Amino acid sequence: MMSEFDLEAFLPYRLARASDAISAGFATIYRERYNMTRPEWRTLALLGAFGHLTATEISRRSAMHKTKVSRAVQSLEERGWLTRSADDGDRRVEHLELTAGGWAIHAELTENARAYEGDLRQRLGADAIAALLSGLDAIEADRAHD
Amino acid sequence: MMSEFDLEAFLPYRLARASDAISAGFATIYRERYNMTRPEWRTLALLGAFGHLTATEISRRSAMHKTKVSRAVQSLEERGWLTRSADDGDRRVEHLELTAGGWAIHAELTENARAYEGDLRQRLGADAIAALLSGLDAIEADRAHD
DNA sequence: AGCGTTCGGTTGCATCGGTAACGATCAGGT
DNA sequence: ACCTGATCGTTACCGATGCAACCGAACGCT
Repeated sequence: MMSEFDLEAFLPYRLARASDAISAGFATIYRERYNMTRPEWRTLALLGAFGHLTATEISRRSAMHKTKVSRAVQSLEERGWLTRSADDGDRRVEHLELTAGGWAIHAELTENARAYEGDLRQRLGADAIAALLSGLDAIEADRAHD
Repeated sequence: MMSEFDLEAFLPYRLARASDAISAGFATIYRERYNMTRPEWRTLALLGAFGHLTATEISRRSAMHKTKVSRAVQSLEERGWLTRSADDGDRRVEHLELTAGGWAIHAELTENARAYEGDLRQRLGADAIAALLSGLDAIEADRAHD
């Protein structure tokens, strides 16, 4: 006997496969060209966008587990791409900032990211992108007020 | 200096976060109630949908790496939820099928999956779901003819 | 001040997952 | 039949990751 349940239509499954497919192309860039992992790329990008953040802020904004952030920060620091500085008043907190070298990598990667997204828009079509974005908006809105 | 690149708007990033959020709820079910991993759930679901498949077919259909499939099959077999049978003519191939026990778990999980998806539709709204699905269609279509 | 709790961040441990190599089998050409 | 290359599936190795425990610091309460 066979079930009528169709995995191919199950939303979590479709989203996961789509996400993997869309992420794979750009992951190749930061992995092969800069030997970076996804947590490292995200950390770099967030620091680039906000100028300076703490590890906790990166964790909250990116939904990455704090150990992931901790290890990504450590790795980026070892390559000389970010620096830590102490907080006045709360010695538990570390403020993270990109170094000049970090900014250089960031500039190259964001340039690639823009190109990658432009290519996606080209291949999927503006309508499909718009539909996708409105769906993602709904998910994020739901996530926010639960 | 700060960059104008906004990670929060980068499609691969948004998709990955949305996928994680949507998957997390259902993952809790198969993980906590049945101690299953995602590859195991996917394998079970595919076998439920198609009746019998080989490991290679599961790998191709699900985009899971063949080692993931191999380990998931092994685990499901150890629990008595699937059986392997030899192929007539090609002794490399193994045909996989659910056992009665496997079908029972499958029935419970697909029931939960349907409920989960209904709940999602409720919370996100039919319009958002439709938009999301059309975006996913475009990604899969692009994936297909590349 | 003293005590328990919470918080920022790190680390040990066990598990998961991908790469590459492998054994066995099959297919094609000679 | 033989040899080469491709295919199915498994495994060894190693990097990535989550959980829980941990340290030091800050906070709240008395």
